[in-house]
Amino acid sequence: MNKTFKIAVIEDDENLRFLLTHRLKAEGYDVIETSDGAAAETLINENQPDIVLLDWMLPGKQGSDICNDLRVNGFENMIIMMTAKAQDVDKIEAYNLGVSDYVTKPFNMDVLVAMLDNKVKFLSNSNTGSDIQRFGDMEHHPNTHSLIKNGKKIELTILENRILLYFLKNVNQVINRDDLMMVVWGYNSDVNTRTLDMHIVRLRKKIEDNPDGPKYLQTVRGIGYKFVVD
Amino acid sequence: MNKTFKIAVIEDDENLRFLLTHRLKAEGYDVIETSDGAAAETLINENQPDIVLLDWMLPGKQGSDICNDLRVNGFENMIIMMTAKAQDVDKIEAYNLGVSDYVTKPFNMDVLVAMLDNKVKFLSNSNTGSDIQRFGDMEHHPNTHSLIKNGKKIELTILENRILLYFLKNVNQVINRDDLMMVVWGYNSDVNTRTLDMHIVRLRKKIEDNPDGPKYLQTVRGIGYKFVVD
DNA sequence: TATAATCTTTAAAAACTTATTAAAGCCGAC
DNA sequence: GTCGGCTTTAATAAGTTTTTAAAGATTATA
Repeated sequence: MNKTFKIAVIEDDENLRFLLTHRLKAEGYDVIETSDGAAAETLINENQPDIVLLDWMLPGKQGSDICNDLRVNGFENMIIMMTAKAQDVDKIEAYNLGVSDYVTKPFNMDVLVAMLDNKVKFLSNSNTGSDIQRFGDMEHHPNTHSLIKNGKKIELTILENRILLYFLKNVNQVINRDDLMMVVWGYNSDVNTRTLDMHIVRLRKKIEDNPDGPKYLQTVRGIGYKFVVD
Repeated sequence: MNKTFKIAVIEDDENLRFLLTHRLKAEGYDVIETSDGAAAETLINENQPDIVLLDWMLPGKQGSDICNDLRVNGFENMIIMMTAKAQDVDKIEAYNLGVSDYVTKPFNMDVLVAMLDNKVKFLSNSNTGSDIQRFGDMEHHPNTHSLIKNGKKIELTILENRILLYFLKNVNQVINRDDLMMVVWGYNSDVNTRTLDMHIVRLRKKIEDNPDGPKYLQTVRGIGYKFVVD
């Protein structure tokens, strides 16, 4: 999998925001959201999303103001305006404010997704964004399926990589066996529960100094596992 | 002084092409144009415009074909599709073909100009000079389809050249098999996946000292390949 | 402490992915 | 048309990963 892109959804219509958020998450985007125009700027400045989906008519603060403020504050990523009023003069104003694109409501969700996927493709060349995760004395490089331990590179298989990624996303939390299997094999798989153990064993051999007394990948009997860091 | 941007207008409607050309010239763009779908590709490849305004329904060659061909041949600048039929499914297809944006006819010229001015603003930073790429002890000259290794010239076939170019653009990143095939053969090609292996093998024979233990062109099992430099 | 439930480990089979070879197809230059 | 180089495919080999089964270990608790 490629880098995960972050999208901010700024939309006050609960229904639409829900739809957008869920669909985009399902498409593999990292989504942050707010209905509040005033809160939007903080959210965006703090999270630096790759794309902002911005409703143009918000209660409180106007989309145009938000857009302008963001640009003034040096925000350079993509801002896509969502608007119902598609008068030409508005579009020109929006472009002048630094909007990268607009979509007119109501829009087809499939088209929006195709558009975002497309924009992101052009983005991904210029991105250096590493999502290297560090834990203990190790570095996990999910893109290359590898682990650096004491300066030594250890290759991970696809499943090991996927499992470790999930653990690292949910560090210090007890992870339910079923949830984990769900993440690794998806909805209706009929893989044996023992198979998971197998992968855990192999992962432990790769990451633990003493696989018999795991320091990181601990089992929580009756529930699942817990990835302990610090 | 700012750079002058070059726009190619590919449109068979004499009237509209005239309007576009004159207005864009008046706005300070460098405009090249043709009404002929078949001639469009040559025009674009030779002039490398920053933006292509492409009518989607041309006599002779379809806009979709032109777009696909351009992308496959490594054209990376902006392609804006102009279309009267704005069915959702078409938009999705267009995005998949690598269109950067679309405008629906009839469009307001002021809006188009505002849009182009805006796009150009985001463009102005990036531009490369020579396209000779060096890696390891080699030089890749994509224009002449050749490789200099230890002072010796090695000829590359068109596909080898295209593949290597893509690898060198995405050095040290894991490249998905499908993405690579997409780049090499375009959107809906039905080339066998083994065919790619074949080309990889031959490319390795040309660039690697020891093709069996590749130093540069490494495979990432389950995903694709990675071109490793340094 | 015995028993049941759960987890770990091992080894081997099954499934899958990539590499290689050889042959056929395609296309342009002559 | 024929030749030669490039591309594609098919078949097969080689190498890895994933899964399963079965046995062993551990833990909880009756």
